[in-house]
Amino acid sequence: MSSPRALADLPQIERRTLADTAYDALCDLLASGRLAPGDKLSLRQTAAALGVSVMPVREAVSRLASDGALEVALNRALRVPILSARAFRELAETRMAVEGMAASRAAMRRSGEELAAIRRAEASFRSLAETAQPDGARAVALNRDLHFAIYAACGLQPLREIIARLWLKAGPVLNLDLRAYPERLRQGFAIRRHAEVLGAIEARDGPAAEAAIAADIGDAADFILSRGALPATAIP
Amino acid sequence: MSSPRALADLPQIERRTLADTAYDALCDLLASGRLAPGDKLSLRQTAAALGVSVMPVREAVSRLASDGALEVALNRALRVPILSARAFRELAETRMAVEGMAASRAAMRRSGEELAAIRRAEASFRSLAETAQPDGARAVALNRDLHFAIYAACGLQPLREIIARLWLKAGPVLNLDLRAYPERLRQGFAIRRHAEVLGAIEARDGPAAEAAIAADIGDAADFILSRGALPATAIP
DNA sequence: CCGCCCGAACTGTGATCACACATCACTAGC
DNA sequence: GCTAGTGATGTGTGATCACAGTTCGGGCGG
Repeated sequence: MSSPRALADLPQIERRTLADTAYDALCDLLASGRLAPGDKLSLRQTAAALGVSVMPVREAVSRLASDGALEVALNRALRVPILSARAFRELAETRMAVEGMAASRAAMRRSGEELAAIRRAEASFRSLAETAQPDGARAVALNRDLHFAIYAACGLQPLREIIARLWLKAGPVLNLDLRAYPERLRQGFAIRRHAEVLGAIEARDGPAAEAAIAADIGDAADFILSRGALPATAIP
Repeated sequence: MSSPRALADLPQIERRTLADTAYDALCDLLASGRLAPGDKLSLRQTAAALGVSVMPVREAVSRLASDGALEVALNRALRVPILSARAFRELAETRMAVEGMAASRAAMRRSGEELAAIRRAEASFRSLAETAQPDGARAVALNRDLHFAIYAACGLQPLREIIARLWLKAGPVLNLDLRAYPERLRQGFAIRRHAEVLGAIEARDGPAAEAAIAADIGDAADFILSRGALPATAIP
């Protein structure tokens, strides 16, 4: 059973279903804040936009609905959930707990390469945030890159998946805001927290990393909540 | 625009799609351990078993696959994932961290009714586990009831959803074991941990509750791992 | 001029069909 | 006797159609 050596060099053909691609596309829209809370979607419209039939979109949407990143109202309308202030607070608290734990583990067990990747991500975000007119979309993406560079070092893949799901739920309300008002970055809250996290990870100080990440999340959540744009009660 | 008062007393008609029902049915099979790791499913067969078309089953399966509770192999075969020892360990560690945190919060903020519910669930499990020939299926169900009675008191709904997903992934390997060898209960490990948790929650001692839940999870995981039935590397 | 009603357009849901692919049993060939 | 090719069967995936329910706007009646 010998085969030509050239066969071993062939790259594996990537096998992705259209539903997977549609899921990724919608995830990207949600995570980047290009879909705002309350935005309505239509299976047929998004299918047309993606150039496929409704079937793959149905599957993608049903997954996202299962994640709580989309919701199908009783009206059979499909929309990005409008979190109540209470739900948003619970989500933020959960993120502080879960992501804080991931950061703590990352600080204690990060490798040299992982630390280097975190350093690069932090520097990229900082250099952008310090410009006079930060680009909101890029800020969102770089902030995401930094956080996930940290969580990548936590050593627990299930934990990373959980965090990714939490970001899908929080993404629209958080990132829509950051996208719309990138000048808030100039206040320097995020930069300070990120520096604290980086320092803690360099020093392998788990509790400090946990506190800094929790503070980063808490700062942003408090800002959103203080603006009072979130409804007190859930919209039916 | 007045309406007879009797209308207000009508219970809302529950609007569930067939896909939701199919999802719940499959969840139940997974959580109770009636589906074992490696078991293969077929859309058409399960659809026939549920008396519906393949469409609702497709949606349910795609959600479960997104949760990692099922997987579609490259062969286009649908099966319950066979966790590698490493993946199982990471899952158990994640559960210890997440569920421990939930138990800690539950201990500190539980209400009187929540404590009563936890007491009842603990008593039910204990009385079953102390019988000479414990019923495996009932043990699985009561253990689940107890854990979720605790997590219900944590005050964070997103956290409860996360835990439910983790149980879907761990359910088949854990509960298949408990179902098959219920006499292990007689060793009393679970009973002891549960008593510790209950005591900690009564005393509003968060750290103790966290430690007891983590130990409960760790005990079971160590037992499974020590048996060595899990493959060292993932099956493709 | 305001309120109500009805119909057209659109929504998600479910069923059914078509297709490419994987698997297995089997046979022909070396 | 063993391997490689070949067909039948069953798989998930995707497209298309049918339908109940909703939404929204135009027009009738007040």
